Order: sequence, then C-alpha cells, then structure tokens
Amino acid sequence: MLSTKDKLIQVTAGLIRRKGYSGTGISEVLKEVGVPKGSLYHHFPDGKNGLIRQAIQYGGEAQMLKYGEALRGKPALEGLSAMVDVMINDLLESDYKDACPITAVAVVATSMDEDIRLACENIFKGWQENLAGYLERRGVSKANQKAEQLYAMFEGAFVLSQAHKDVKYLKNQKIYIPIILNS
Amino acid sequence: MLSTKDKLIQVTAGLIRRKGYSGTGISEVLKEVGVPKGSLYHHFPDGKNGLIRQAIQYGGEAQMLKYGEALRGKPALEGLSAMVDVMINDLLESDYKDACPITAVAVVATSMDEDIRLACENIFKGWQENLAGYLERRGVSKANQKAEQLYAMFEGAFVLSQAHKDVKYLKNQKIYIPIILNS
DNA sequence: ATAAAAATAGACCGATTAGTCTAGTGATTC
DNA sequence: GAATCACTAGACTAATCGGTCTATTTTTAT
Repeated sequence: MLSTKDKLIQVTAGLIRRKGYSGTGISEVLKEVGVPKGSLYHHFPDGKNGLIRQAIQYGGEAQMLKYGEALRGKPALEGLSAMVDVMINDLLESDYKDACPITAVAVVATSMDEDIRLACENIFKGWQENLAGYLERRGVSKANQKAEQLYAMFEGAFVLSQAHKDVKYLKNQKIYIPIILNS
Repeated sequence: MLSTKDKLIQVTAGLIRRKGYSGTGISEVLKEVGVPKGSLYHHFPDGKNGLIRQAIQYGGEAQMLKYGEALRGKPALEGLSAMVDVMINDLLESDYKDACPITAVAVVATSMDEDIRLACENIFKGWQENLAGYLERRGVSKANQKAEQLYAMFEGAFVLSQAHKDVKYLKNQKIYIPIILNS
C-alpha cells in the first residue's frame, strides 16, 4: 500500500509531466489523490515547490529505471534502440501526452526557481552518467561526449515527436545511433 | 511605431518563451505593455488562447529570420554552425532564460489546447522545411531526413544547455554536424 | 491506559486568474 | 456636423491560486 506522501508525489509527477510547473495546481493534486490540504502541507512544509522538487526526483528516477531495464545486458546499439522504444511507447500509450517526465518543468525552471532547476539538472546528469558508464563498459570511445550527444538527440526527438504527434523523430534516432557510436 | 496589438504579441512572445503557457498571465502582459484589459480583448476576442497563438507565430517567425540570416550565403557546415551560435547567444545574452521560443509552450500544448499545439507544430514544420531546402540547394543528400535530425539535435541541446546552464551541449553540435551531413 | 506525536480534515485568507461589461474617447466617413 | 467605427479605460465577477490555521482523529510509544 502506498503512503499518502508517495501518492502525492506520484500524482504530482504525472501532472507536471503533462502540464508543467504553473499548469499543475495544488487543488488538482489533492482532488486526484483524495486528501485534504492539511495532509499536503504536513508532508511538504515547503508547499508547492517542495512537492514539485520531490516529484521531479521521483519521475526522473522512475524513468531511469525504465531506461536501465531497456539497456541491461544488451550490446550498445541494441540497448540504445530499446531505450528509444521506451520513449516511443510513452508517447503512444498516452496519446502523445507523456513525453520526457521533467522537460515541461525544466524549460521554465530557469525563470522560476533555482532549486527546481537544480533538481532537473541533477536528474539529467544522473541519466547521462548512467548512459556514459554503460557505453564505457561496452568499450565505446569518448563515452561521455557521446552520452551527452545521444541524450541531446533523444531529448529533442522526444519534444518534436510530441509536438508533431508523430514518432518519426524518435524512430530516426535508430538510424543515427550507430553513426554517433562509430564516430 | 508599434501598434498596441503588435506590442501585446511581442511581449507575450517574450513571456511564454520563458514561463510557458500557464506561467504567463494576462495581467502581467497588460502591465508590461501598459494598456488596459479592454484593448486586449478588443484585439484578441478569443482571449488568452488567441493571443498566445499569435505570439507563437510571431516568436517562431522571428527566430526563423535569425536562423535564415545565419545560414544565408554560407556552405552547409559553416551555416549550420552559425545557426548553433544564434542559440548559444540567445542563452548567454539572457542568462539562460531564453531558449527555443516555443518549446515551453509546445511541451504542454498536447495536454492543453489543440489549436496551440497545431500552431507549434506549424512553426517547427516551417523551420524544418526551410532547413531542408537550404541543404538541398547545397547538394546534401537525404536533405529532408537530415533536416529532421539536425533540428532534433539542436532542440535537445537547447533544452539541456538551458537546464544545465552550460552551452556545452550546443557546442557539441558543431562536432556532430559534419558527421550527420556526411552520413 | 495514557501521553505524545503524526496525520487528517477543512474552514478560511488575501491575492490573482481569465474574462465580461459598460462608458467613454478618438478618428473616420458621409 | 452627425453618425459610425475602432479603440481605450477600468470596474467588476466568479473561480481559482497557494498558503495558513485550528481542530480532530489516528497511530505510536511508554
């Protein structure tokens, strides 16, 4: 059974992924979880910002688990392709509503709240370091730089595929993954 | 001299670029432009959505002009590098507040308003077609697919550079542009 | 069993939201 | 010069925003 705090975090993570920072209201979270305001401000004394910070953390780590599972035990090319499939599935299963779990917050965080921007940065950093380690273990040269580039490509393709309601941008990545790896 | 309507569009374009759809309030726009509410609803009978739709259009076209100027008369590799420099300058000159002018709206539009999503899609489409034509005129093979990929890369690097407050992701693109072009 | 702590419950607050509506101003046209 | 139009002006509304506060219930520890 999930604790009230965890339910608040998970529901918030789902909402900020789709509607961003300002688009996600406290009352909507409370309504969806079915708890009163007192509970939220008991578990999150810092209010909305504290809640969103933890939701970013949760959403980012949950996504990393999905990526890690896709990569595990596979050679680089195959693993990265499976990672792209995770993103494609996220879009298709949600009718293009669920793209990257933290982008919608990350792109406004710089103009909103430094703590939240840092939370986003750390999630991105964790993903990238994870991928760099994976590539290194498979003997890929310049693993760190290539991990940076692969994430940039995937992130952009995620955004464009969502905006166009067409996964072709993500599918294209499968063509360019080997080109990046062999560069 | 700028008309009231144009001032409203330009100020809104600046605000949605930094704070997104829900983060941009009507009253903030009015305050910054210095006009009363009646003027806004006279020029934009559809209210906030109409205003934001036109702000997306304006911001997207303004950015395309900057990209076009960077590309003009240059060979592919040099032109694309200059295009990346435009993005780098946007970030540095705004202390990382101004990234892609429509991404902050695009990533939530699917869950908000279909008309606005379409406005974003059309801007992206215009940019991409423009770049594909540019590449084709320079004899680049598979110009359309490569334009798609280059935009995905740039878009992702824009997001990551902003989130990390570090232009290295955009600078990396200059390494991978020739690799994509020659693939 | 009782005291203390954790959590829930929700009324309430001031501020702000997008939007409406009525007046009034200014310029244009007949 | 009268009528019509485009536009400005801002008061006002209902709803919602994030947040505070006091009670009450539930759980834990002794």
